[in-house]
Order: sequence, then C-alpha cells, then structure tokens
Amino acid sequence: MHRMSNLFLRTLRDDPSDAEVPSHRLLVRAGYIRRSAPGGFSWLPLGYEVFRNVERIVREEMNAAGFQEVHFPALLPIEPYQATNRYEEYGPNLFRLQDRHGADFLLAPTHEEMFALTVKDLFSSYRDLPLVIYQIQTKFRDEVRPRAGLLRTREFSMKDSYSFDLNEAGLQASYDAHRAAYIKLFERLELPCVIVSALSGAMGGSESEEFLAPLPVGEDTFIRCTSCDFAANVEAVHTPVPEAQAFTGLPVAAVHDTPKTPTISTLVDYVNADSALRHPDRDWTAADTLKNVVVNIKHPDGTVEPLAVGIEGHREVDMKRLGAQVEPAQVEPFSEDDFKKYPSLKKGYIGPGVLGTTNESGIRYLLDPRIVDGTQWITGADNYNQHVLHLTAGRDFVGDGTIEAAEVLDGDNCPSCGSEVEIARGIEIAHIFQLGTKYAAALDLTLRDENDQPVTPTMGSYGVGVSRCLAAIAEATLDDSGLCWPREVAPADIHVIIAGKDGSPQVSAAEDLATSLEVAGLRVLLDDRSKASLGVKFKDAELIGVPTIVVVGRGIADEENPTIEVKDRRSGERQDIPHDSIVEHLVALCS
RNA sequence: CGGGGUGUAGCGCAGCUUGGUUAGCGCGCCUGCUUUGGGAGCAGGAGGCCGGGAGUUCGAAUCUCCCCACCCCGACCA
Repeated sequence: MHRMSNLFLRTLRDDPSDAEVPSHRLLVRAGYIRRSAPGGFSWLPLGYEVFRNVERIVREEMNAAGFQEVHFPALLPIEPYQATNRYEEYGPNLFRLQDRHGADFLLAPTHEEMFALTVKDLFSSYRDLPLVIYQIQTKFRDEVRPRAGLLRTREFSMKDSYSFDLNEAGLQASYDAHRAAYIKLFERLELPCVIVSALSGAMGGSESEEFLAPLPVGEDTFIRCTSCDFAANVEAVHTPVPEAQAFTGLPVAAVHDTPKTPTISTLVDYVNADSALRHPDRDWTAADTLKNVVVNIKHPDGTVEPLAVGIEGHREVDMKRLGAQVEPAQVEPFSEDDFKKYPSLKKGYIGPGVLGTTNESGIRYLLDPRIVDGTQWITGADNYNQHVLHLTAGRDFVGDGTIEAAEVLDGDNCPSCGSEVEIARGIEIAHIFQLGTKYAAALDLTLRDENDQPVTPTMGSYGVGVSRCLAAIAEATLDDSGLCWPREVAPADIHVIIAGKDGSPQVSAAEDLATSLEVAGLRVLLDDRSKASLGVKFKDAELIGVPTIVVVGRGIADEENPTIEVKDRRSGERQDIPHDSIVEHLVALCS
C-alpha cells in the first residue's frame, strides 16, 4: 500500500514550463517522472509502478506467444557491429565510448548482432529452429533532439525480439506471430493503433510494418485510405503510376520569355496573365509545372553527390521521404557555392534540358513516378527569365530513373484501391522487420540442414517501445483533470481518500477499508494526509489518475445506512455504496 | 546543424524598454492557532552567485560581447 502521507511524491499545481506535450506535462505534474539528464528521465514511485506494469504486460504477452526471454548487456564491443557495417551506418546516433585500455565500445541501440552471435554459439542444427528470443532492455541512441518527455529520449526501454528461421515461409510465420501478439498486446494496453507499411531503413531487410498510435503529438506522418484498409507511413508510400499517354497530337514544346518568374507561384500567375500563353480552356495551376529541386547526397564514406529531383510544381520535396530513399546517405541542401560549381544551373529556371547524367550538368536526375511518358509540363528553360511549355516526358526529356520524394497530400490516390487518402499523425510504438540473412550472413551464422549442408538462417526483428508505450497510453487516455490510466497499468486499483480530520471515524474506516482491500488482492493508494485539504486531495486524485477513487467521508457517519462513495475517474460517475458491501463491490469492479 | 523562444527561491511568474533603496508576487515549505465535501484563514518565518564568463559604468537582474542549458519547428527512430 502506498500512503500519500509518506510517499516520495510531489504534485505540482502549475504545468512545468519546459513541458509542452500533455503526457509530459501531466507525468511531471503528477509526480511520476523527473527529467534528470538531457533526454533522460528518472522514475518516481508512481511512475515506476506504471512502468513495471507495462513491462509486465509486454512480458506476459510475449511469453504467451511462446517467445523466450533472455537478457544482454547494453555495453558492447564494436566488432560485431563492424561486421554488419552498422557501426558506420548507424552514424552519429550511436553512443560510442572507450574503456581504460582504449578499446572501443558502444551502448547498444538494438541487438541483432548479439542475438545472432549467441544463436551461433548455442545452435548447430536446423532442427533447433524455429526460435524466437526476446529481451526487455535499456537502449541508447544519441538522438539529435530528445523531445516530448518520454516520447523521444536518449535512453529508453525497449522490448526487442529476434526470430530465426530456415526459410521464407518460416520467417513469415514468425513475423505473423509477432504481428498477432502485438495486436493482442496493444488491445490489452488499451492503446489504439494503426498498422502501416514502412521502410526498414538502417535495419536492412525487406518487409516492415509499424504500429502507430494515432495521436496528434506523434512524430510519424502516415496516410490511410478513406475507403479501403490501406495504411502506410508516408516514407513507404508508393505513388500509383498513371498510364503513359501517346505523343500523337500533343503540342510541340516551345520556349517563352517569362520574366521575373523564379518561383512556381510567380510562374503560374505569369502564364495565366499572358494572352499568348494562356491555357485555352482553364487556368494553369502549379500542378501543370514541373519543379526541379537540386540537393546534395552525402554518403557514409563522406563523398557528396548532387541529385536533381523532378516533381509536380504544387508539391514540395518531402525530406523524410527523400531521406528514406537515399538511406544510409544523408540529404543536404544545395548551397549558393554549389550553384557556382554548376554554371548550367540557372536558379529558379532549372529544367530537364541540363539535368541528367548525359546532359550538360551531368547531375543525376530522378523523376516523380507521376511524370510518365506523354505528360506535358511547364518547366524551366535553363535560361534566366525563360520557361518552356508543353515539354513532354519521354518525347522531349527523360530522367535517369524515378524516386518517391514528393510530399503526399490529403486526397492523393490510394495505391491500393485508387480512392482518396487522408493524412494523420501517430506515435510509433512498435516496428516489425523481416531482416533476411543480412545479419546471419555477415556474422557467419550457419546451421547444418537435413543434408548436412550449411544453411544461413533468415532473421526477423521486432521492437516495442516500452517507456514510449507508457507515454502513449497517458496521451491517449488523459483528460482536462489529469491522467486516466487503464486499470492494468495504473499505479493502483483504488485511490482511497480520507475525508475527515484526525481522530474522526472516517480515518479508522478508511484505514480498515484499505487493509481489507489489500487482503482481497487489490492495490491501494491511500490519501491519509491530515494537513492536506479535501480539495487538494480530490485534485491530486484526479491528476494521478487511478481508475477508481473511493471517498470515505460523511456518508460513513450515517448510523442507519453508512455508505462510502465510489467514483469512476474516467466517467466521473459517483455511487454511494453501503459500507458492509464496499469491499466486494470494489473487488468486482477490479476483476 | 538551421530557424524561433526562454533562463530570476522547490514550482509558476513579474521586474529589464528608460541602470540607482534591502530583487518582488502567487503556490509550496517551517512554527503556532483556527478550519475540513472541491486547490482553507490568520499571524510569524526560512529560502536567491537574477544560467556562466568578460566588458561598459561611480553603480548592472537591467546595457554590450562571448559561452552554456532548456523548450518549440525542420532532417532520425521504439
């Protein structure tokens, strides 16, 4: 039993000034966590109760799925990560350090290498597979910008599992088992989630899906179809490719003077205002223009290569999408100095005429998939103050390939069914990957197959952000008064408030009740503070967010029909329950 | 790393523009009395390197420069 009179807790009346997102504000205000380091939080007693509850539920669901728990160090030598090339690919996000002898270590961001090596250590036969092992462990990532309290920290708790199978079918089965286990897990945590297809990024591998809790504070942007069940992270959206058009009858491309039109909007205004250039039937729009954006691609080895991207003029380049396409290279802006190195690039008037590896600039030129043969564009003529109209893809220009780098807009066509998609934000609470043989091969993990031949197992990896889930649950359930936990993760089942002064019958009745509830197996938080006013106790109870609040007050003094008030935190409904049936009433509530 | 913002008591803030008493308010904290169904009242009290450093000045929380930290927005990820 936690007693408020001596609990290591301080609730705050005001929002902390350094907290912006609601879960962060309330977790600090209600005394669950404190910031103790840049991107690092300490758990206070109530917070640690909730954390352990979430962790326990994750563990129970993993065990129920037949996965086995292990535990690895976070402090690891770098060699296994060098073998898979992740030491380099992970880049500055990896915490690197040295021991007293100068040997290099890292703080693990995930553990694929170590799990593969341990399987190599223990297993030799195909008959040992399939295998799924997992751990719940502290991970370290040197995030550029920790933010939003527990949602993005540099040290965080993650459940990571790894599957080992002999073939694709086995991997698919392990993947599906995790997918199903996660769906159950998040139902139990009362955490709404959307499963979206995703890119595997630095992890490598093929198939990958994210579980997003659809909440506005989420950092991930995803799209979902308004009519079918398609959903995808914007990074993973494949643009539906329109049909190519025949060239016959299409107007000839022609260069026109378009003075002072370095931006799409000035260009559109100009061509609509010029009687010779106007569209015969309608106004030109930004979607009629072809925008060519040049960026630098910085490869992990330090080399920098320019890249031109051609997209519809009404869209921006989505840096997340572009970055995901060039992973592990990084996207950097194309500077004024860079423009000087390529005099053929006329800023504001860049067109396909100079772009592409075989044209004057020699810059690789990748097109949005919508720019198919036969589409006609208004685009830069590679001279200042000139644009070209009716420039036709496939006839007048070609790219070096296509790229998914244009921003996705509300109302774009669904890649699956063609109707409209909508854009939403979500918190990434889990991510599942089919890795294939990348790790096993790099680390020489082989088993003997039924013909005594070496076989490289295929792996999957599956992560759940445990501490992040806690924040997401808080975010999904909180209200204007405070936190509002689902019972299973709440720091207690019952929050008992004593509404009476020292020595009053309320005190002894509440003490007896708390003890009886504990004996009955319920977890109790007892507000036995004598100096706190009742108003403070009510406010604190709502802030702390235990699902059931019990007030032992004036009702107990009714000699004929003594009652105790039971209040549901979420609905606010109150009920007076007869004193002699209160324990069984509450036990029933909590089961 | 770029852009924006904020650093004053445990927490939330004012003061800074226009330099000048002993740096102020609310909450919290300590002592005493009263109070107890929605953040109590009265009385008394403690608590500050005004983020750090350098400068300007007779004098700096206030003006100048440099640094640091934190928050928000952009490029990473559970």
